[in-house]
Amino acid sequence: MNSVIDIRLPDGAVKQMPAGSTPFDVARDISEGLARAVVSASYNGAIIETKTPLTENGDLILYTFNDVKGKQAFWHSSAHLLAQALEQLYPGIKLTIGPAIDSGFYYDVDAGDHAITEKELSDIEKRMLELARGKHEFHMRSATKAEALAFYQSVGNEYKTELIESLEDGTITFCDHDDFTDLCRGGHIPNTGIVKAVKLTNIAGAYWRGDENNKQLTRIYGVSFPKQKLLTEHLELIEEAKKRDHRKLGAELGLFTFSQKVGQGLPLWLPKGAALRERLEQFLRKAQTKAGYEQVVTPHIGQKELYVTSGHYEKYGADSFQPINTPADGEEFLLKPMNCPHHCEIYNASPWSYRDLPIRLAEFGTVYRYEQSGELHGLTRVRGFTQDDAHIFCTPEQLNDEFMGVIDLVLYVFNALGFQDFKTQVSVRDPKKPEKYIGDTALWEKAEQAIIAAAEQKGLDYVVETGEAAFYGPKLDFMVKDALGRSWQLGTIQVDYNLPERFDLSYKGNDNDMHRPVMIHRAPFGSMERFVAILIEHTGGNFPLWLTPTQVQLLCVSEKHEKYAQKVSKFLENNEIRALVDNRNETIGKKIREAEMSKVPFMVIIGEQEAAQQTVSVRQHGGNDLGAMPLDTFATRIKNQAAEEMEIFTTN
RNA sequence: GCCGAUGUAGCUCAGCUGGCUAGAGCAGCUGAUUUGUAAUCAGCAGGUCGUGGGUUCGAGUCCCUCCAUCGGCUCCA
Repeated sequence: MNSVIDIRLPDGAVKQMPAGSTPFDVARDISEGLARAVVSASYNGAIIETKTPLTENGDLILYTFNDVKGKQAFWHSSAHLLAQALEQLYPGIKLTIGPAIDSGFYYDVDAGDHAITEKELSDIEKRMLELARGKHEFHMRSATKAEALAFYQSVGNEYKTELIESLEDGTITFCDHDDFTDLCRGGHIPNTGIVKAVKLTNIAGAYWRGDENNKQLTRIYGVSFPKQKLLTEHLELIEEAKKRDHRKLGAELGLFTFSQKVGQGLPLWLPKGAALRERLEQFLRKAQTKAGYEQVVTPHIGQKELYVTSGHYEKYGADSFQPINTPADGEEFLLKPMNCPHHCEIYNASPWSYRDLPIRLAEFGTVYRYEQSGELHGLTRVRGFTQDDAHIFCTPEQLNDEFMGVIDLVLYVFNALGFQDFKTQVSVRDPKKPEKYIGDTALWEKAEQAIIAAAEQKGLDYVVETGEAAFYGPKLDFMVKDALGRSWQLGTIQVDYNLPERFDLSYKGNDNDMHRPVMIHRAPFGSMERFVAILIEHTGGNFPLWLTPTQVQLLCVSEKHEKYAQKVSKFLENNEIRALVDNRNETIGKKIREAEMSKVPFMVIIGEQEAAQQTVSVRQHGGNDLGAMPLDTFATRIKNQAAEEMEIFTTN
């Protein structure tokens, strides 16, 4: 073994250090400041502790709390502190797993008969901070499988023994700090003392191993920081994000509402929301017409038999809205949970030649799904919603081009509405659970390959998620986060070889034989409801000018100026600008305040001067005073701005 | 569906350990005012305290049921 090793840093610099030096030593060699800040490290790609001795040449990356990997180590270590505090405060509690997550950490515990409530969280926090102040170091220690099992059997923790059973002997490690020990893969901060601020955010039920047939454990979520100030900032950020919550803004801006009488998960669109939604539909309809889609319309119900054929009845029948009966004997209808079966029957209404394909049938189709009550969430998860649905029926040879065309359409929609920050996900079946899916394995393989190939070709930065496929086929999903960082599926594109089989779809090929078309299900928005929800959260209610309900609010200085205001209003209306007149007997200050709060992009002050000079004084949302200008100058300005925003998608 | 929490006027909230006719601001209505870039003034009206039961001399306050909402879990065609 060399006595001196070469340690290469990310910037390419190579440090020669005595063998056995630790990442911490390297950090100190660079600067004292870095040594204080370093919380984790990786060597040759593997996460190690900051005091793991380095014995051979390699690439070292040092992480501080500012790095994602640093935060992981920090929060993972904080989970150990949480577990330690819980063991002390609730003797006999059984620990299960406690990982770091994107925004903190959690620990799942079996608390026995005691239900831990939110009131107790502050006591747990206090204990964690007390323990942190002890500046206990984390020590990794290897154990044999037998030792590990024996340890957890002696304390009667069946969860940990179950975990250990699935591990290879020789790979099992524990981590000790203070009087606490836990089964652990590693990746800790140097000592508990750098955890200066802790907030346990909430408490929830979580099934052991994510399976609802298992026992429900208590999950405690938390977040921690090396400085109190960072925690304060973090909490302020969350408060800010809550102001963008679409449920709050939707009510404030008069877009939609819910009624207990109508039923949970059944949104009621108010005039402003309906108009906004209508504009989104027009926008997409236009793009789709250009892309060769044809609109169809189908009813909200269908015979039960239709869904027996499609396979949906068998899959979801028991957990859905139940069949609607009629006065006739044995007649049963279902509220449609999706539009594909109807579209298949439209396809089946005519014979097709390969020359006719692809056929692209689009519909803003309203569907109803009996989502679990605990799962409903504003407009993002509802029981009645409208999909911007379409089904493409094409030959197998056309599949790739069609799929790419749909990706283009989705990207274009996202781009037009400013969704730059999205993730793509290829959702494939879980081969271990064949009972969840219908159809031939070979066809599934084919469909999954087709999607991955298209994603590759389009250069999408996708992840593959196993077990996330629809029951009839794999999909490419476009995921976007809401204000609080929760991920939602918006756009989706699905390849389906199964429904064509079930509905016996066919076309005549150039060989004069009948062939099976391939089907693509796709929805760029996903649903109007969810899309509008996410759009609200992303814009904070400040919609693009072309989309916003009221573009201009005309504010009369006094009732004397109403006549001129009406004239202006008429002029704007003739220019297809959406304007409202506020002629109430209120002060101009109050009218401005209210227009500001309702997030109208342009306010126009109409008073003595404007009426005399036939001008308008324009104020933008946010307070920017554009001064007086002739009426047509203003109208042109609005039209240009709206057109500029539209430009993005007309020149696509 | 499961775990935890919440539910007082249209909205935001007050109402201590159970004790007279449940309060405030904003919104609404009426009147005064006719206003120049984020809240003019005054008056009025508005709640069987989510629902149904129970404990008590007495319940917004304590207990139970159900409903809805919030944060998670599971699910998501």
